[in-house]
Amino acid sequence: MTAMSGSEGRRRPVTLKEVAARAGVSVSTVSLVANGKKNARIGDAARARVLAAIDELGYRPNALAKNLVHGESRFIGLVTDGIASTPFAGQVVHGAQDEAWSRGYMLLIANSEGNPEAEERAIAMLLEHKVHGILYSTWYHREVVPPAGLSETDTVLVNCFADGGPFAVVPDEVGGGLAAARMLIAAGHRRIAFINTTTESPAKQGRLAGYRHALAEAGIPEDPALIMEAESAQEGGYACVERVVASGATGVCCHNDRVAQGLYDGLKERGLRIPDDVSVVGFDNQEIIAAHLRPGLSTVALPHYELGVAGVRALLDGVPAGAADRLTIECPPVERGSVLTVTA
Amino acid sequence: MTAMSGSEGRRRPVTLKEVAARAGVSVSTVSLVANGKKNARIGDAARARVLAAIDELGYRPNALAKNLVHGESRFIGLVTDGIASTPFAGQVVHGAQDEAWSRGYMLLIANSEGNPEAEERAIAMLLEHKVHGILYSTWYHREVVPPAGLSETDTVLVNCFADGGPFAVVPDEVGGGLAAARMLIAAGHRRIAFINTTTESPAKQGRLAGYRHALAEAGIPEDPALIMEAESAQEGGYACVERVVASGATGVCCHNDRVAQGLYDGLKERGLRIPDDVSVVGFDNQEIIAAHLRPGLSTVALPHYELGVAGVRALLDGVPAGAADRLTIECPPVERGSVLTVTA
DNA sequence: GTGAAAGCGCTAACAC
DNA sequence: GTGTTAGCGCTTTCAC
Repeated sequence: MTAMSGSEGRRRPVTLKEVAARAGVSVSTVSLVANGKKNARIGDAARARVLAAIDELGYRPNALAKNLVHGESRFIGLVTDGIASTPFAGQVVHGAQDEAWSRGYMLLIANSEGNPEAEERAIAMLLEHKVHGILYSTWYHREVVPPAGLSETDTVLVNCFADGGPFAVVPDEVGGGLAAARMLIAAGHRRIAFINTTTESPAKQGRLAGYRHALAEAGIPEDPALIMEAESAQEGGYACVERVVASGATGVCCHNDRVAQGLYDGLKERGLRIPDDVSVVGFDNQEIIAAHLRPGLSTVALPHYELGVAGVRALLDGVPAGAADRLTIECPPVERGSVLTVTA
Repeated sequence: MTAMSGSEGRRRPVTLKEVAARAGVSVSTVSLVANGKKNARIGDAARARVLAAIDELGYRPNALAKNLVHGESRFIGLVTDGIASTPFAGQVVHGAQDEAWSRGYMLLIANSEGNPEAEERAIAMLLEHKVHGILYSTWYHREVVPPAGLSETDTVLVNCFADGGPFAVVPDEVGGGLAAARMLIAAGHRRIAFINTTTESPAKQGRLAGYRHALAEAGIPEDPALIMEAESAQEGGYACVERVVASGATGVCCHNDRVAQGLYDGLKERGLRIPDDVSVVGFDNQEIIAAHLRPGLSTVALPHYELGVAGVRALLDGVPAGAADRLTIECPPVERGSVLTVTA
């Protein structure tokens, strides 16, 4: 009737008291040595007996009881709106988990899958577990209105932000757009198309702003014919081929890797080669796409792992009073083979 | 210095005792009404005052304290070897999280990223938090040797298994291979190639066995020329085009969606159309690939979400004595547009 | 050096 | 109906 088949049957966990009895000392002595308290003066004999008893009994301190005494737990709550929807959320979890872990904290994860009611319940549950703080994260970068419950504990927004709300950690969309365009410009391209998404978002605005900035700094005049919009999926990129070709662009910045993939397909169907005929740059660095297209897609990485890490840091270290209300994390360029260097 | 900028400053949480004082009753009375105990006979007046006090003070029960009293927590530990590596792990987390949640349990996640040492530490930490049990999951289906610590609590293996080890929940690879081949057979194909992976694994063995079974039940003789092996990535599929074409196959079962994607690319480069010239079936149902190839890729889904759910169920409900040591979860076929119905 | 005892927030007898 | 009290496993003064 128990799930584990092999091995010794599990019994009630060994307690401090039992260890004390076994070692013939008091509980406080055991507590002292178990926690390796520096300035605890314990006799060598006693210490040895305690250590032996701990070992023999297989004692595991009860973290719950410890937490109770200290009035606070070593938990960090992570509420996400869609760990399912995307490989991205996993990376945030991963980063947060690594950083929390390295500081002796455990991640308590709660997934609301976007349901506000589930979200409130999740937060309540986290609060009841006396989490040290909560990371509220979204799977794509956007503005949110943070659930009320969050005000009861320290909160950091991850991959989202709220005006006048908690401190936020977000990707640097502008810098990313800049980096993307620069890859093309650095390779000698001057006619660079930009396929943006149709849905309003910090990504849409920011990446375009970055692109414009890159053109400006290179002294390339902007041409409206080069800026287009399409559904931010493979289909969207595919649907843009005609306009891209017509625009005479030699390089294209895509809103994301999926759009780039669609563009690849469309370009290839027209007999155009990448990067020989058209250079393409993506955004997101979605491994499964970018690394495996032929040629590999040069793109800009969304720093999800780093967002998770930075979120935990902000939570644990606090943010200096007077600091900005937002920390932007760099989106680094990733070069693969989809950009051809052209020599004028 | 605190992360949350707006709102009322956070203070020491309100306790039962404070509520009791406020309501002018004893702690037990508060406990009774707070927990909505059915057969607790509480005066209407008292109940009302308590409820009011709880509300006014914003009381949140301390789950840690409750757990301490009950001697057990409502935590389930999930240790995974690679939440980062793949979108898949996220789905297992999601499924486990949903099921745990619906039963009032919280998921404590620990990611070892394959590092055995980190794994042991993670398990120790989970154990110290007195988790109700542990789900030990891997990102691809394989045999494992479960870390020693697991024997101290109930354990369920998810997406992996160990001979004589804990109960395991795994995908039905054979059934999946069967389903994949059947899609082609049902569409009238008789010459069906199978691009397997080169790496030994339950997936390699099982899917091939399923394919063979499907051929057998359809009375189609097996042709060794139709069975090939390739790296289980886009590159592998791409590299197989020649052999596939040479084999005269009208349909191809790929070891996974990535291989199928590579095959798509290679086929298209040779001017062959899918599904008109060649029908293709994948495996995994990796949304980001399968749903967005042109045409959409018919494939077989790896039931990661369900594995997570089933893992939690097995943990919480226990497995009936005498049951098999393993539960296989169905891999359902997902039809898109990559299979052409041929009429003989 | 080591032990006794109080108390963390809560539940569950058991009184009254 | 409601209050008192004894723990749950642990840390931490404070005696000795």
